[in-house]
Amino acid sequence: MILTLREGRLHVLVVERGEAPFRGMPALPGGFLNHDREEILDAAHRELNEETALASNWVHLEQLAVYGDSDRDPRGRVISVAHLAIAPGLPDPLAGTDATDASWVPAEAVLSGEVELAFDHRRIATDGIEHARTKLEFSSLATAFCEEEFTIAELQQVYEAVWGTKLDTRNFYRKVQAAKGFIIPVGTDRRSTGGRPARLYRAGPKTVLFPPLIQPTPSATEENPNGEEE
Amino acid sequence: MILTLREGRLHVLVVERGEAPFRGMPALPGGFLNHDREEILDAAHRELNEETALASNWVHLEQLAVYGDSDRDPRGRVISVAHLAIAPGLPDPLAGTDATDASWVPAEAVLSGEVELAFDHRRIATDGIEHARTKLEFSSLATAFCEEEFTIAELQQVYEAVWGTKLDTRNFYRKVQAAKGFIIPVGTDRRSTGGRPARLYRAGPKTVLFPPLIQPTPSATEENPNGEEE
DNA sequence: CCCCTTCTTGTGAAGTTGACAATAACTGAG
DNA sequence: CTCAGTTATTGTCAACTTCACAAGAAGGGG
Repeated sequence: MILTLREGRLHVLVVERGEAPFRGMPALPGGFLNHDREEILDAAHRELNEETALASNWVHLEQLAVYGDSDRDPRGRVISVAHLAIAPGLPDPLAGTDATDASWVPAEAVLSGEVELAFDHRRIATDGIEHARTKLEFSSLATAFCEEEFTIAELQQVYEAVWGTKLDTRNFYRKVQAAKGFIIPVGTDRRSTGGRPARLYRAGPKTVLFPPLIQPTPSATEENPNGEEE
Repeated sequence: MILTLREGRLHVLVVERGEAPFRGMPALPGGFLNHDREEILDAAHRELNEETALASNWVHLEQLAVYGDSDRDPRGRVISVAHLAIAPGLPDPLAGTDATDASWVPAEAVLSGEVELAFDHRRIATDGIEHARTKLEFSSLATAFCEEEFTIAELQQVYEAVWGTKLDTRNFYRKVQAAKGFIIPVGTDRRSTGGRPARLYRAGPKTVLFPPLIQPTPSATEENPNGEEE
């Protein structure tokens, strides 16, 4: 599953299936091992490249889980190793790719079921998005959604888009800078669209965030309605 | 990989290989799908039962990751779906099991390389133990190491054994009880070995812990040696 | 020069964590 | 019954962290 940020919202790449089963229905991009010697991670990189023509050394790519239910593909037993790829915002046309019938759909549309996916791909997408949401808290994964150089405001937009929440700007600045090794200042500024120039940062060496950036709990106010205690 | 607690320490179940390759060397228990229709999770349960004769509805069992490097098995391409099983302390002899050549080895011995495992099983074991350590922080996984009814002191021993640290008893009591839905009191006590009876608890409905129980950082004191600041 | 836009920063109150030791409840021996 | 031994359980204060909250800084354009 390939995730990116477009217009401040989380999007998933889907391809329209050209063959049965589920012909014409959107599905997560994927494919089979080319030969017996192909490494699984290499195959994931290859598929990623075929779908997005992305310089694959730039994108984050990790293994998610295995989906192997015997009835998940009507053609027979297919065991899929789901991977999660994350890339900075990509252009809409996806020009020059094999799959011209590929498109970005908002993550919300997949989660809500508004867009139906082939096979058990909705389940996979749900798991993957949940994985990304959780991992934003404890890892530097958010930088994978950004270009090489980014501003703190952009990084905040990543968190807000993936979590679907609004964050306090001042506290966000303090926290990301407190997590040493998360982001490191480049030194130069970026001329913005008519405002104060923003400092640029690059992803730091640390992949685990400490202290973590905890997702605000929507149930914080309704947590203890009438103060029940032992 | 099957983990348990024995004598207050984390142990891994290994079986001595009866055939080449790696004949006579310890390996993680495992096997192949029986037939084309067998579900992966069912197969994991089956293997677990064959090795430990455990009532498999009692043990925690979850998927870990896929290991599919083309050269990880000299016989040819083998793709393994690693699973993590966790059970309360089991008797030593492992009587009545298929694998009479099975034994518990301390996790430390595997991590340090003191005990060498066949294939890439040391890598798998390392990943699995690390997974368990992390998951103790944010989930109720620790209760899987305990019997149905357990005391807070026993639960603390789980954390200390898996993390390899000592924890403050009073703070531990406060934290586990603050995480609503983690453990729920049974009401009865257990007559202990000559001390004050301990209250018994069962695992609560919540699987995610909030607030989490953070692993103490050994580097807390040496974090900022000479206070370097911007 | 002024207004607009965007980025950046500080403070005080409230809550949380971590270090620390005394007491409660039972068992078994005398 | 009493006492010693053993294990389980609980409270407090200081240090730290988090949250809520608004004003100023730096550039662009008219």
